[in-house]
Amino acid sequence: MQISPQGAPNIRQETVTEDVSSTAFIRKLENHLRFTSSERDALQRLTQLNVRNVRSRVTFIEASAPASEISIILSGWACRYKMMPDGRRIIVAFHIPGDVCDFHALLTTAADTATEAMVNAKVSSISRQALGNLTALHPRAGQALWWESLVSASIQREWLVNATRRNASERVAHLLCELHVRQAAIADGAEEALCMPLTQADLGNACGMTTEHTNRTLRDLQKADLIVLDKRVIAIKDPDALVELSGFDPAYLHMQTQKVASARSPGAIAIDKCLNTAEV
Amino acid sequence: MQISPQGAPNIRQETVTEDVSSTAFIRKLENHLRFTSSERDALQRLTQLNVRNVRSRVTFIEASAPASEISIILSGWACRYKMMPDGRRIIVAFHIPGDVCDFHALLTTAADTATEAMVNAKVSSISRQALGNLTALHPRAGQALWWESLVSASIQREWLVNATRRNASERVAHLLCELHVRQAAIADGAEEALCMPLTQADLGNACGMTTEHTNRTLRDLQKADLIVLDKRVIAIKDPDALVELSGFDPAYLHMQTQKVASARSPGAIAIDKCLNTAEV
DNA sequence: CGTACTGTTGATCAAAGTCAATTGAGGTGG
DNA sequence: CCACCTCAATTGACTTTGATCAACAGTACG
Repeated sequence: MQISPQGAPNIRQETVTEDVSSTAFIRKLENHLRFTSSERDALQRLTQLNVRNVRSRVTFIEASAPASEISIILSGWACRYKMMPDGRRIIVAFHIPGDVCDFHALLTTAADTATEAMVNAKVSSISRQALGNLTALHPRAGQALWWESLVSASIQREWLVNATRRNASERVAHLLCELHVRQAAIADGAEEALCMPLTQADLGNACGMTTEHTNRTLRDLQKADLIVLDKRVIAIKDPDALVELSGFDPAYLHMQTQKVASARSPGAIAIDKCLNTAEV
Repeated sequence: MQISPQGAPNIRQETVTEDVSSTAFIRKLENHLRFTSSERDALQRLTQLNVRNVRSRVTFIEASAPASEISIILSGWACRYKMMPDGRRIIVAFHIPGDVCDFHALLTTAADTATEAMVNAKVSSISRQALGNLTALHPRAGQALWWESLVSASIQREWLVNATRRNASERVAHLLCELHVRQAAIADGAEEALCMPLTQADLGNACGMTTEHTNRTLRDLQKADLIVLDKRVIAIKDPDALVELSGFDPAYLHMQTQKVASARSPGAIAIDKCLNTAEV
């Protein structure tokens, strides 16, 4: 599972110096407050200090690793997972560009989750030290980070509801709605941002379902004309119907209302492996 | 569900001035760092500024309420829940003395969960304003609070795993283990602290199970000699076997190791309604 | 052109939900 | 002190959702 992809077994990640964008990250934080330009600059600089490329399906944050830094997804997708004693893997979160994927690293105790890139990704790391300097100088930035961690927790709660109280179709539909909205909130018009690199296995795992049943459920949703399956792409055909079916209410995402609204705009979204062949 | 108990339909809560203890709260925060006595004093004072009694089964934090303060349980138990559109209630967290039960109040957006007292409880409220003053004066106290919110999130993740990947017996056993350890960590020898006021319905709800199946599962655990059911009391008979059965690993609670160890000590714990008749 | 995922399909089965009563304890009021 | 009420716990019969097991097909990539 955490096997390096073919071709570069030894080079699991490499530091990059080229230009990368941390706008998604700052945009997400600005859900909670508006930064001054100096605050924004400080965040921008901090997120570009230490950026690395991570190859698809590589676990770049180990559960047992002594954590001394937090990581932010700059591009690509990642999933956070827990391992069961019997080796089963449970996805507890998806992380898209702009997401901080290991707030728990701020705790002094050992991490209980690992994080894997789902496609080739760019990840920025900020040391606890650097973070301390930032919050000392820009307390509001620290506060925004805390808030962001609270939003993560809120999403986690909704996932519990999703997996325990909704049936298979509702679960999948709800997760698609969530990803749709989160995705739209960080998109800046670029179609790349609207690409969701999810396998059916990942999708099902996150919903607490087997791959087989996920597949059948997706077929049902297609039969009902809510989505379209084509090769390895899942396209949302009827967003409103998905919202209706799953009882999706974006309040738990704690976004500014206009960002939520923008996700309601028509237009299909593809969930596929398009990013797998992206540059790295 | 959120009906006031018989006898005092109009007096849902009252402010108390008598002496209350915030040691559990401070003890929990000291899982992460050791406070100076001035920090401890500040926290102590802050948690005693605004204390109220909440009657059993009263929702004291509404989901829609404009949140301007966070609440800390001083005594008694509470549960955080979400409502489904169809009126079903889903418990997403249990809160015991020392727990902050609504970190999300720090967000400027609307809350997505409500909190109900499961027995008569004492709750301290700290305004966002007062909290700001505290963290400005004592940054380490603010940091400890952030950490505490990260621990909450970690517990939330484990609940997702619990509800989706373990069978009924394992789920119940795992939750009993968690509550056992959390309870032991704040207990200071008083037997009152070792009393868990949980109905079978609550227990099942938190595990994503029906009341009926929870009841049958508890019978099974009793048949296997892991617990003892007596009237409305669930007593843990074999803690080690419960840990073994459920695959419980306390790492996700992010506690100091000696606190976890103390919970391994023998001695049955009662889960009953003993606190329902407590003073209020 | 083989190797390895990812996706697809079918048959079977079991865990847990649903529906429907009933019991028992504790508190209330007369 | 007793009839009564309510809530929590129990129990049984039946149903259903989704897991399990077992192949197999399509794609991608070296």
